[in-house]
Amino acid sequence: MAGSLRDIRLFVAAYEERSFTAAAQREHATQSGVSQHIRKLEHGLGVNLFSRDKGQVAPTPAGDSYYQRCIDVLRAHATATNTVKPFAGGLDGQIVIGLMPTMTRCLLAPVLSAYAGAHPNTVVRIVEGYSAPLTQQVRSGELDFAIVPAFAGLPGLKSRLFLRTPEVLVSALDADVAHMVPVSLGAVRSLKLVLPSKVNTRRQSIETYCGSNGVEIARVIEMDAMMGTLDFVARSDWRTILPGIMMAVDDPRLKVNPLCDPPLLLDLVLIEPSRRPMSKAAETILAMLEAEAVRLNARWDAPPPASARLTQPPRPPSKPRAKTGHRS
Amino acid sequence: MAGSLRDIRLFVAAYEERSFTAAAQREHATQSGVSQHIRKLEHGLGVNLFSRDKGQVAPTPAGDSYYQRCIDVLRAHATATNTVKPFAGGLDGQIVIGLMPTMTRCLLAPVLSAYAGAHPNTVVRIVEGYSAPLTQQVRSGELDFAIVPAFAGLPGLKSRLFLRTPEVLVSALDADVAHMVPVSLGAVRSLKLVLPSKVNTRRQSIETYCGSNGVEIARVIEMDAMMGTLDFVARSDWRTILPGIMMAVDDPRLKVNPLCDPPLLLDLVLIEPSRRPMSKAAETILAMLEAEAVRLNARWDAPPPASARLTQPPRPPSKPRAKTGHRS
DNA sequence: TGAGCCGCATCGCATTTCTTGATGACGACA
DNA sequence: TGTCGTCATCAAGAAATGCGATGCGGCTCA
Repeated sequence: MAGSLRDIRLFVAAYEERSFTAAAQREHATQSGVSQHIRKLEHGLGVNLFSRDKGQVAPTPAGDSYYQRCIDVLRAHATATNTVKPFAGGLDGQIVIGLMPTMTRCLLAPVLSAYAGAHPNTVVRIVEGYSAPLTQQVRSGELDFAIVPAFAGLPGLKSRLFLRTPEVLVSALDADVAHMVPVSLGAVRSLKLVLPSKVNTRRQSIETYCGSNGVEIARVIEMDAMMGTLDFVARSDWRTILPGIMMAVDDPRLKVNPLCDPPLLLDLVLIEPSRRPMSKAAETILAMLEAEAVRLNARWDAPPPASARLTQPPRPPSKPRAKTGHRS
Repeated sequence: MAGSLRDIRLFVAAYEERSFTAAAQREHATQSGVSQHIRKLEHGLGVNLFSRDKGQVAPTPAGDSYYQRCIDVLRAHATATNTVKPFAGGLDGQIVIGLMPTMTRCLLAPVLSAYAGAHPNTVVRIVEGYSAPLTQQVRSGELDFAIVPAFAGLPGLKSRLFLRTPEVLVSALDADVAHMVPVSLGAVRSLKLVLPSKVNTRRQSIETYCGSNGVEIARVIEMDAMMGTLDFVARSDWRTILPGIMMAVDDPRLKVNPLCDPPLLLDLVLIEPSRRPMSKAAETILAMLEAEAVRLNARWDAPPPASARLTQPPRPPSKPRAKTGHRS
């Protein structure tokens, strides 16, 4: 096929300058080179592009037509080159992360947009799921890493503590507790709880906690749907117990109360395949996830200051308000 | 600047095949070559186009974007290449031809369209003018050749007979002569003639002819405008004398009669600069001009056959007719 | 788990292509 | 007529391209 980009550039220069010599200067080449390139082009196309009469080069009709199209080629090429510029400078590759719904509610969005902005050349894929399938997928290498509740280590997995977050009681707005004030579960009468099913690691901890601390559960509904659980709690007098990191951002429909006497803590661990080191990109987004998690989780570190209630009393009387920032 | 066309082709192949090896086969290259080209491309752009994890190549977001634009580049290039295909095979260059209005009326159009069709890569320029300036321009090399009335040769000009054509009397439709029938000028009473000015070579011949053959010219108007002359003759009882080759195609507004007793002949000569040979393209179009001239001029070779009047009696009564083909 | 396979990266070398400077032909200008 | 400017051509060196061989990592199958 006729015509490298260099040929075309030199031809365009010669066409515009109406002179091989001038074209050579413009393109930092020699007159000889221009002449040869154009001859090659003409030979390849089977058409003369210039008529070289009288010591002047004048484009032939073919040259005129070809020039128009060559402009298109060069513009397309420049466009192509520019297109990738925004991707330069950052990390690249493909990251597949497994997260539980717990993590995706508050943590994911800010981290994802920050990472995608800084490293646009990375393909980030989030797989939402519960601990068992996520663990399996990390083992098989489908996931670069996942964050799951702590569990006894498995062969092929490398794990470490990612975050320790308190479990919190979540109720509808009309519950008779103040938002963010620590509560003792044992003090709640006729406790109706929406809990994850028994396959969920946390269900075990919660039941153990209740048993050890004399908490009496009046009724239980099993639900493994996070969005559904929140919605149901918001519209009923049922409550649920969720990891604090998940409720780090207030939901205007819900009240949240850390458990006390004693607190119930959830350990989330990072798991990755032990056979290979994490990619730079995965390490980077993990660090960002961790930093954001710590930042959000700080809400639960201290007993709620007096300002907590003031900052975000979800609808103190009962009139609806415009939604404002819910950060602590 | 990053990216030769070969780079881009190999990248596109690799992108589409999702495999360097397959791309290499498709582009008749080796896997090694593909790998190197793409590395060069990535280095030049400063961006990774593929992530090479797990023995598979997967395009990065930058690769996706770049691919879209590369398609444009390749299509533009193919378009450019195709654009010049119709120009291939014929002659090229630039031809500048000087012709008198005499020649441009009937002769030029068919030759020009035939030549332009067969040799689209030639720039043909027609300069219309009278013999003196044309001759001058041939001498200076502005014109490749010109066709002018015969004259005494000039230094720097090479000339030869191009065509011998009879002069013909041209009258309006209501003149009392039959179209195409030879007439003797001496037999025309009160002859009112539109003639070219004295700078025109033909004026001399016509006056000599009239003097030698006892033709009495009642009145003369000088006009060097061919189109104007024809229009004026068509709308008046004035007549004119024109070269037969010019009237080889009938004008429905006019009657034409070759001069007889004796005929008046006009010799047209081809002139070209003597210092350099004519270009191939000029020779070609000249040959076509000559062939067409001979063909058209054949109308005057024989006395008008009986069919002549039948073939084209310009408006026998006086009702206007739809314009039809006027060839003899 | 280990052998074999497949895919990409890298290396050194052969080849092609590109580039250059010198030279020649042609026309323009004075 | 000689000088200048332009393009074409040539030969030689420089640069790139392309290729086969080899290495590395992951996958698959026994």
